[in-house]
Amino acid sequence: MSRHSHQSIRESIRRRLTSGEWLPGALMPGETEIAAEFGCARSTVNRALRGLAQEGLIERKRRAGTRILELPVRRAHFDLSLIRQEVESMGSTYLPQVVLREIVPPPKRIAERLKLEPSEPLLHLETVHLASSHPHAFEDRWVNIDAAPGILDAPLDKISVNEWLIREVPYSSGDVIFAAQNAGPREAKALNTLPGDALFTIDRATWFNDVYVTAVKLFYPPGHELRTTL
Amino acid sequence: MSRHSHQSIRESIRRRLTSGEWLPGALMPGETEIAAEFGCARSTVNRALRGLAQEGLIERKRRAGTRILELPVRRAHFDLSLIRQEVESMGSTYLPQVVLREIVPPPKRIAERLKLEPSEPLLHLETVHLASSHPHAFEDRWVNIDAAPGILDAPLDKISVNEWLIREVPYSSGDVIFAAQNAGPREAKALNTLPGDALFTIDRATWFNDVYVTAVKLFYPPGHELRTTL
DNA sequence: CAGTGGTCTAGACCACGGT
DNA sequence: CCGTGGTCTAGACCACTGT
Repeated sequence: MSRHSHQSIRESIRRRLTSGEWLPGALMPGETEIAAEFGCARSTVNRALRGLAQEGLIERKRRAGTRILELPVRRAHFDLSLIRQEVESMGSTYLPQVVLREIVPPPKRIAERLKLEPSEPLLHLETVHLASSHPHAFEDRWVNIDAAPGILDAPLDKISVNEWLIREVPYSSGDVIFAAQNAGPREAKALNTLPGDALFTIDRATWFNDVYVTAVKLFYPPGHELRTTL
Repeated sequence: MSRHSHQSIRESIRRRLTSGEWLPGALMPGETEIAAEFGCARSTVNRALRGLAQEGLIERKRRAGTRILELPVRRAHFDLSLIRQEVESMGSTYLPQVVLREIVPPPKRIAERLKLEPSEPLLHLETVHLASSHPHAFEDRWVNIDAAPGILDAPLDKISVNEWLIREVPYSSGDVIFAAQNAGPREAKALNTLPGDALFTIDRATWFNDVYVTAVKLFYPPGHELRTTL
């Protein structure tokens, strides 16, 4: 009767959902009622239900009550780790290899993505990320020098641009686009694969306080997988 | 001095992190101390900090205190919606078109993924998801009939297999793999594109109470993007 | 306008895990 | 051991929104 944790209540309620005791689309009892049933404080029930709502199983509205969702939302999530960590967690040795470094005005596509003037020169870097000497990913990056001044002096042969940026300009925001793309001659050469091969790509723009810092596109060789659990 | 919400406190602390007032790797003051500073209850601070921990900015341990993470973890998340919803949200008309339906023993690859005996026959479905008559995705699906008996009688020309399964076998677990793959002749024909084109793929296995229900691979035509925000 | 969830509080006990 | 976060409680007020 007594020791009821918000977790145990959450699981209890989840069971009622999965077992069909409470049906999709229906309204659940109010927090007060559930609290009385479990013999605990309302705030404990509140926390349990907040969790289930965040999971996408139920929907809560003031006055309207808590409703079981018709179609539970499946929310996939995963950590975007550093490529260095990605490589090292496979037990390989990481080495970023800068194959191009120039300061030039960006192509229109990049300028638009970073919402910058096309005329402003940016730092352009192409990097091959090696895992024990094998190409693990190819990176095409543009950096807004004004937003990260120290970048020009960074030891980019030892630490990747990304890691440097994260350390120096942490807590930025960003958007991410996953897609597939046929390898062009440039990517194929960098990844030691063939033009036309299907590459997995991650395209990312990052800003900090409304100032765009960097745009980066990562190309992964055929066979690369991004895994997660629901 | 008074009205302090857990959200406002969360933002205040986030600002201290981004502004460098509290440095990566350092230990933050305890909850009691922060509560005193803001003049609010400890539980309010607790909730704020719990949120920041979930975001991946800080790390909390009993006795050890709350530490600012060296490398903030960027966590991407997005909802895996139904293809029907995906299509309809673009303003197109959705139509699932079943192009193959058979009950056969699965290839080894599928049997392994579903942890089933290769000899057991499964329902195999190939579906082209049309968005206003244009192919939006191609789906290759295997269903464990034992785990979803009613599937054989479902009106799959009107409702997609996925939607049927979600309605009948809700709240299952699953894993997801994103990747890229060159189109084979079969996918190319279904998607009205060319063999060799880079396709974005989502490979998913789903189970319910340790029983594998379905394995599905979705192929998206060139240009398809999966977007999210950090 | 009334009922539901959202939130805050002050206080208490506990579990973990560094020292 | 003992300080820190983790959690629960009982009660209160509030904000939103369906009727």
